[in-house]
Amino acid sequence: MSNERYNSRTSEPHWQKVWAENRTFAASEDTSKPKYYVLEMFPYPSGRIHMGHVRNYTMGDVLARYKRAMGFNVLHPMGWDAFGMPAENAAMERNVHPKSWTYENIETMRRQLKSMGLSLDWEREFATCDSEYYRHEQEMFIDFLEAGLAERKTSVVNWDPVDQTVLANEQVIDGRGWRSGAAVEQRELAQWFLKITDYSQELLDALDTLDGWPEKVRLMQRNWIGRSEGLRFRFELEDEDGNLLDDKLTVYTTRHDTIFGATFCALSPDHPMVRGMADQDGAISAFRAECAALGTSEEAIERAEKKGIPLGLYARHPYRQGVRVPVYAANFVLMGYGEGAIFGCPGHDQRDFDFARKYGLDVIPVVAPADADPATFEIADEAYLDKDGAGVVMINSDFLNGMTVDDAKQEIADRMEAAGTGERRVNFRLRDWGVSRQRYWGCPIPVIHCADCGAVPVPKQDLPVTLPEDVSFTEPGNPLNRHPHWKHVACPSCGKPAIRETDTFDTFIDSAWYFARFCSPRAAAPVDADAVAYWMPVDQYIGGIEHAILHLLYARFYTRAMHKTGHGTIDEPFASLFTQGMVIHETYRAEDGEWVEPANAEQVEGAWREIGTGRPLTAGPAEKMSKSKRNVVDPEQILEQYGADTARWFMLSDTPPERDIEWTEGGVEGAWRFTQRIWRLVNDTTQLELTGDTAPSEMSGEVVAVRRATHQTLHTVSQDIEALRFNRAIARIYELSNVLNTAVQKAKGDDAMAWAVREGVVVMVQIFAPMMPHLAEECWKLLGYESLIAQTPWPQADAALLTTDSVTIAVQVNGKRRDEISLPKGTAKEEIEASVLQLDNVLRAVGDKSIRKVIVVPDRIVNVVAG
RNA sequence: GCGGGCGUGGUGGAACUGGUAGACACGCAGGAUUUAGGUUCCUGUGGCUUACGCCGUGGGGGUUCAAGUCCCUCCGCCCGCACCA
Repeated sequence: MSNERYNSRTSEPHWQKVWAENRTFAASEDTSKPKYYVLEMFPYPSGRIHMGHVRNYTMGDVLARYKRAMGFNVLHPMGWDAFGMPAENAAMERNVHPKSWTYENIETMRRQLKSMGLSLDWEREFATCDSEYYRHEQEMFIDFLEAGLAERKTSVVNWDPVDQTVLANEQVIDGRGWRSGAAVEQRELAQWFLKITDYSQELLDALDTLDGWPEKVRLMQRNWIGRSEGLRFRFELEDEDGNLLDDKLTVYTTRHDTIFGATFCALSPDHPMVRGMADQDGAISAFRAECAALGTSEEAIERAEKKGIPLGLYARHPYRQGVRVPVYAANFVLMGYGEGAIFGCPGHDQRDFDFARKYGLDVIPVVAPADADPATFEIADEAYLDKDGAGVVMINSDFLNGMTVDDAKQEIADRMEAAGTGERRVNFRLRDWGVSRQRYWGCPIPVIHCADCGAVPVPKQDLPVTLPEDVSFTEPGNPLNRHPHWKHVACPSCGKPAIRETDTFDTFIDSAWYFARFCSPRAAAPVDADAVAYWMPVDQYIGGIEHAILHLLYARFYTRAMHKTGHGTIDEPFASLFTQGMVIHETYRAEDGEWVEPANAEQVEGAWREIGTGRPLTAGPAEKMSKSKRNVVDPEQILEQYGADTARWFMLSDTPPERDIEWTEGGVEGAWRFTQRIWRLVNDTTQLELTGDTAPSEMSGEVVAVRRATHQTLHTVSQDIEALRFNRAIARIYELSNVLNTAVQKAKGDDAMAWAVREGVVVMVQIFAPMMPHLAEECWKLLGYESLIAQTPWPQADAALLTTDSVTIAVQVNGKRRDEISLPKGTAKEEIEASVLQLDNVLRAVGDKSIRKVIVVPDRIVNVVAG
């Protein structure tokens, strides 16, 4: 008998080697089996894996192993989202090349992931920075260009004058570059855009078909796309003296019902009309500069006062003869939405109200509660908002008076369209996707700029355009731009000297199609049609909620763009999406604000202190693991100390997968103890003497109970894994192991019990195999099997054991539980009632009251109503 | 401001269509084994009460024979978006 502990350190590498040598998880198209594509969001090779990876990949692996056992042909690949800024930062800080830094990180992280025992098809691995990958991105971009899905236009970017680089909004902190600290300028640059807005409506509509997605994510995307129905119309303009001007002012509104409440118009500081006037007028020019300096951070917007500058223009009210309203440039009007110009109705819009109060403009109420007196209804301290229009009517609005808000909108839209001064219009918040980045470590944009021919795509036979490796990061700016010869090439069209595009693609492009590439990672074309047709869409995609909008929306768009250009036939890449929670850990702080590692905190007489120094500490909440808060736990250390199975088991236990899980030492210890308990149980089981393989003919109630527990657990665990309720599955497995632990003590010399215990243990090992695959293989071998459990079909529950012959029925008197009674399943109502009314506890509770009614829910509960 | 989610023991969390609240785990307490243990095993563990029993799913109200679950209302926490006309 083996009393030795289960040793994960020798067992885990052993089985990992066996799986690799057997190519156990290599996938290939097999039309005789249903396919299942499970994918976790691939990692950025930042250096080492973190606990979030452990959680994410464990969940996906459980599903992959389960589906494989269920008879599916499973694709479960892994790769690297390998382009991006951290590599350039490392290059600048540590004088390493982004390429070697990235590939070295990949080496490390691949080794770490392999030590987790994930059932991945490593033969399909690639990194997005492999030219073999990004060459296809370049090819598809050229196809997109031809299909009109890509275009070049100018746009305003955050420019860091010291680092000479474009900054993303989140890299601008209080108007300064995060690295250089220099004041950020707004610059106009010509950039490439992918025309995601061509698909605004489609991307919105298709959300309704994505039943396997969390409602939350669908909602976030809906809001991001931001569809609104409104009216675009034109005001006639006049100057100070009332002379009609040639130019008209086009505005967009969703509240055209409030047109009689209009008391001013406002243009974005970036509106072409304002720009034109700024050239002549220093005050307007200064106002524009002031607005540009204000920044776009949320906080800045929060604090910013509504401000404007009169332009000396007036808009003629379309329906009030002789009335004109002043036109301003105003800081709260965005150029990027609608027409970049609005009419202001202070009575019914808070921003307009604030603006009107500041500049002494009229406030005319035009919508009022139905029961208010139109003559006296006034707007006092804030705008009167009533967006759904219920219970309100139009007032002070001439021909609209008495109408509902909706009817008033219809009326105005009809009149404007009839008069040719406006038209109904659907607007989206979604903007085209700017994909140019002035950076080195990304996919080169395959375009050559020629003075004569313009932007010319690189001919496909010249692809890939690879990154030059002899670059330096000692100076600011894009190394591609200052490389001695890389960008100087001949124009593919006319042959004259031309300049290669030195921008690279946004790395979101890399991740917008990698899932398709996994289907045929070595294909000469971006994708192999048959492979993609077989594997796509991804059946279950798993990743963090932080990608709810950008990555997932880009991937949805890109899949459509690939479809349009002949690189696929589907539109929606992810049939089901699961967003898992973060891994959090407790935090501790000293009085001076310094964070202290949780491992160095101890509690002495109720107070927290730092071990060693004795400094008093304050225990903070559990928060996302981060270096700055010093609460990071390194997975590699955990994997070494406890083994992969323990780490995996812990990650799946106790907390529902969509919620944040708190890392606790105690929890890991508990998981580790369980692996040892299992090992002992399986060892004890192998010591039992079995008379045969077939079920014994005679079985006591106790034995049947063990078998019931086995088959019921099998049944519910299958359902729980299917629904990704791993924490529940694990609770059931604990229950079964407790039953079997008790039963194995009684099984010596009891043939039937021994048989039932062995059956239970075999099933138990099979159902925890997706979670703790190494331990499962080891147990499987110990139980005498020669095959791999990873290739063993999922067991089938015996339906006869899922139902019971007798049931325990709770007995209530007036809704309070007084007793319970065990009866054969399916006992008739009358019979149940008769039995219940004889129970002492019932009689006592009823006392001298009379029984009014007896509610009987067969096989469940009885409620005696007395009073 | 707009949109969404969540409040259950000391802790993480169970509870299918309303039907025995607290499964399972952590922690804690007591006991046993061991040369020692941070090992293993057993027992107990929502609160109040000597007991019978009563009270308990954020607070209040309602529907129902029966409410963690459904409805109304209030409070608290979390997340997303945000000058989008």
